[in-house]
Amino acid sequence: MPAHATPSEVSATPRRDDIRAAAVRLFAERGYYGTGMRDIAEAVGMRASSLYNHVDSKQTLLREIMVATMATLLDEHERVLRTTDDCAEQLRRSMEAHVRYHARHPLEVQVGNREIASLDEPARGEIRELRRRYAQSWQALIERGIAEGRFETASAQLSTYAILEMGIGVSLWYREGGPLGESEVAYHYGDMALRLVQAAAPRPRRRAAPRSRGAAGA
Amino acid sequence: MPAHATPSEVSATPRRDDIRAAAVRLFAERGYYGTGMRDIAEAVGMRASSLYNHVDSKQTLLREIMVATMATLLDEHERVLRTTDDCAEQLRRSMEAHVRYHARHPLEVQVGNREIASLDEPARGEIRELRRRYAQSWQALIERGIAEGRFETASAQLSTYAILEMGIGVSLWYREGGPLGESEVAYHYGDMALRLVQAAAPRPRRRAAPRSRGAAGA
DNA sequence: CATACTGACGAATCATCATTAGCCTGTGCT
DNA sequence: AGCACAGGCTAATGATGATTCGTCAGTATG
Repeated sequence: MPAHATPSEVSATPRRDDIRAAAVRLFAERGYYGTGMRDIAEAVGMRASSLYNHVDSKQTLLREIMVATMATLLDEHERVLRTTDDCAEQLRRSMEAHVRYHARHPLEVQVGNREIASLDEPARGEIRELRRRYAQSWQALIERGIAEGRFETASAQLSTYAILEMGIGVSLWYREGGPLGESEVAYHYGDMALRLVQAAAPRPRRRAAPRSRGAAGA
Repeated sequence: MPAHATPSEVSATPRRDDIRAAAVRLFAERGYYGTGMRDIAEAVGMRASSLYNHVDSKQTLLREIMVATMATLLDEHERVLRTTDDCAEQLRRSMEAHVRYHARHPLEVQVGNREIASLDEPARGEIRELRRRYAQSWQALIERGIAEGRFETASAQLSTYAILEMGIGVSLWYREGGPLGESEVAYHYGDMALRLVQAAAPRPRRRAAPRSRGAAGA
């Protein structure tokens, strides 16, 4: 560790992690501006001024939370795409991963979705870019499915957004210990994503069958 | 008009409308806290102190914007439910109305979805209650469809949220003059909503047919 | 004309809040 | 022991922002 490292260059410490976690919780609950450094400090059992021994600034805290969220989602998505070549299965697994992340990290994603305007530039632009890349990655997948004749949708973009937004909502309502477990929710959302693009599912006995399955009620 | 009416009790005036519109735009773009009264004032061509001749406070502005949005959505939903008795058609039309509102009033709904934490109590609780009622109204519709054997879904609540959130996203990406017009978008979302609940569509020739259509790829 | 009201302005107020600076204590190292 | 450092505290700083207050000008009314 360099002698003059600033807090933001220091690896995680228990204190920093506590501060980060408290910030996530309070930002999600009260909003960025509705949360003062005094509130965060109190949550970790110290005074506001002492936070600056561990973090650069309130803005840095917010930025790091949001960048970490997007980075994880992007990584997860890339990782999932590599687990199979089948576009429908890729979509299903992508949806499941997306939903699982939202179920496990509801507060982070709520902050990430709601507090973009609270970020100063250039961080705001950076986050927007990361989000654009994430959506574009999904859209490319759906376009591949369309090109392969596996998905049927009027617009890859419309489907992309519908699917992503549908999954984002999980962070708002899912509760561990509720009627549906995380895996069930992920499963249903995977199913629903395929329905939204009217995916022809890969089935062993359907290797040479016509691909079109039609819409519900079609 | 009573001699001692406060601004919030006065009916709309051009000035008040201008202020409201400017607030919607700026709140959506910069966030509630990222928007100062000076910014709103400048947008309508006056000084911040003069705004108080027309509005009670910044909080009142925010509250009114958010209440009006929810009230309209609730009214629209109720109105649509009365246009038909068929649950699938009700769902389709509800979705179309929901999406149309989001397409036409993107900024209002963005503010409504993002700035809940910026509201002081008791307004915050009131808005949450309105949102809960809206979701509950949709869930009741889906439960009716399930009870009638017309919809098939593991959870009415899960489907409700998936559908609502999917539609909310329209406010983020839809642009008038884009590749898809508002009616097309509404149509596709109506379709997708039915697919999400695996609705047995009413078709003249399917009166006696088995209702199950199965999931995509089923 | 005189009066009352509306609404625009500038200046000021007051509260809040992120952050800095200086001090102190405990710990580890030589 | 002495020294350096980390990290906790109090007090203070400086900026920001919502709102109030007083003034003035324009307009309408009797």
